[in-house]
Amino acid sequence: MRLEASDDGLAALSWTDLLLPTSPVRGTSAEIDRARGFLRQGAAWLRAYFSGHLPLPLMPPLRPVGTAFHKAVWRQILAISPGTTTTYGEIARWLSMPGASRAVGQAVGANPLPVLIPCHRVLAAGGKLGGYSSGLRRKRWLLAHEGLTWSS
DNA sequence: CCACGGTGGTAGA
DNA sequence: TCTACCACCGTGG
Repeated sequence: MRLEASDDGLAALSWTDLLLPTSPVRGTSAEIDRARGFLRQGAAWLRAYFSGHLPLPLMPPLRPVGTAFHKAVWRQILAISPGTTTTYGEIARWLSMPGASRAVGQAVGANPLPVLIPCHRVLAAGGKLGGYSSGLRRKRWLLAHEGLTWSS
């Protein structure tokens, strides 16, 4: 996987088989140092997550870029209590926008920080799997890694 | 405007 | 269970 950061925090995580073009490193050396620190923390967090060791290290600040609606949805995803799942419709209701489950799906799909913003814990109604932008096999893997189940 | 989704709910086989 | 159909709503063109 590849992590991207600014001096504000982590901005994006991509899978190596879905690589996007790399953007050049720029900024003052102090800014670059800060960003590097976040990358180190992010990498440490991911190592712990994937090896299943608890407790996880503190997560560096996350600064995904998106619209206000996107950020509201991502915030709700971060609020999912560990070991549980939720649904697109439920997030829509949390936002007091009960008919917006489909728009929520779009926002979830636009999550630039998969795994760290655990959008794999968002299932379709009835506990069914739903979709996953970076491949359903990954969603299934991540859910199983966390001991979570879904219905078929 | 318009078309598109990681939806959800209903109806019928 | 599965398919068909439609309301829903933020985004990007």
